[in-house]
Amino acid sequence: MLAADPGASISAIAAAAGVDRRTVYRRFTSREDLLAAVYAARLEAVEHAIADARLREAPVAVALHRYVENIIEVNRTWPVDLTRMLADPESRARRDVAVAEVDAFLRRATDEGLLRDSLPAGWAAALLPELMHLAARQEPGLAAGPAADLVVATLLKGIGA
Amino acid sequence: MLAADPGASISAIAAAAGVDRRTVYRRFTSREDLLAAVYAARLEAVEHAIADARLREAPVAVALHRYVENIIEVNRTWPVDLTRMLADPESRARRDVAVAEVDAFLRRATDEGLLRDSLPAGWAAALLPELMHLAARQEPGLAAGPAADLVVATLLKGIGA
DNA sequence: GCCTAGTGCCACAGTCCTGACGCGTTTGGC
DNA sequence: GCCAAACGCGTCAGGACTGTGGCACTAGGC
Repeated sequence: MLAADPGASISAIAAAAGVDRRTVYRRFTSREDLLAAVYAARLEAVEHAIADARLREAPVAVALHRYVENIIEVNRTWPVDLTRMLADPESRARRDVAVAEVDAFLRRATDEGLLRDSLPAGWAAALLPELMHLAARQEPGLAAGPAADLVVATLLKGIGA
Repeated sequence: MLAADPGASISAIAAAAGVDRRTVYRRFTSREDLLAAVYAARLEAVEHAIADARLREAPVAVALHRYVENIIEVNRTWPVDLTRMLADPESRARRDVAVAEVDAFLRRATDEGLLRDSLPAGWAAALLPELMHLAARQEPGLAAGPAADLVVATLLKGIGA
């Protein structure tokens, strides 16, 4: 019962879920409530993905692959965009923490020589999520492991011959 | 007077353009008419970008850089997503021609050794537009030339050290 | 079978958006 | 200054969506 499109009507969401619109309103008091629940679920999944990847402790390449694999799974389960969630301050704070954690990891990856240090500010941090979303969307049949292989290879080595 | 968001209200679009809503309706008979005009302008710009890049004739690396540079400019001028345009059959046909032209170019780039031939089907064709959109969005102050440098480098060599 | 929880369906009021009308005002060319 | 084109503003009717009330029906446990 997912709404990848925040602009979709409650009717459309209900129909997609095979339930009546009234049923949706029994579960969620408003559209805002529904979206908040979806975003909260995604945020929680992202937090688990980050913790599981041990971004601060595991070897950089290992942590990167595990994180990418985890997030591809999250993207497939919760195909919504967290940057569009600007609801309550608590959720925003949690999202900011997650973002900062990934930023710190990318800095670590740069410091330890995995990523180039000549990139424009924020390029890596913007590129990685795009690649993970692309893999989730473009390769729906590919398991998360091989999909992560593809993303990591594309990220680190590009697709040039 | 652009609407990056197809769901934006005509009021919002008019306000962003600094005109009255009634003025928008004097220029476009309907929301559909307005969107069609925006998409048509983008499509035409994309077609020019492709023609200017000489995807079939110029050396592959030259054509690629020129194409990327051109499309980044287009993305900045017309930040709309052509895949969401499903209007009249004629526009769809033109869009399909443009897509096919870029696909053929990517195959040429692979055949001539610029791109790896071990990629999943469609990965390069999906990745390149994402990178160009990302550069247009993430690096608004970077000129199209250097932005194209960044995209081409990221595409071919990744961001690994 | 009884009972409770959950469901689907219908309808309503309110809000926002769309497309359009009408009119006074503004702008620019001659 | 005159005139036509364009503008802004207020308003209207209709449609889509939201949130909600009410009721009959369904499903599952006992």
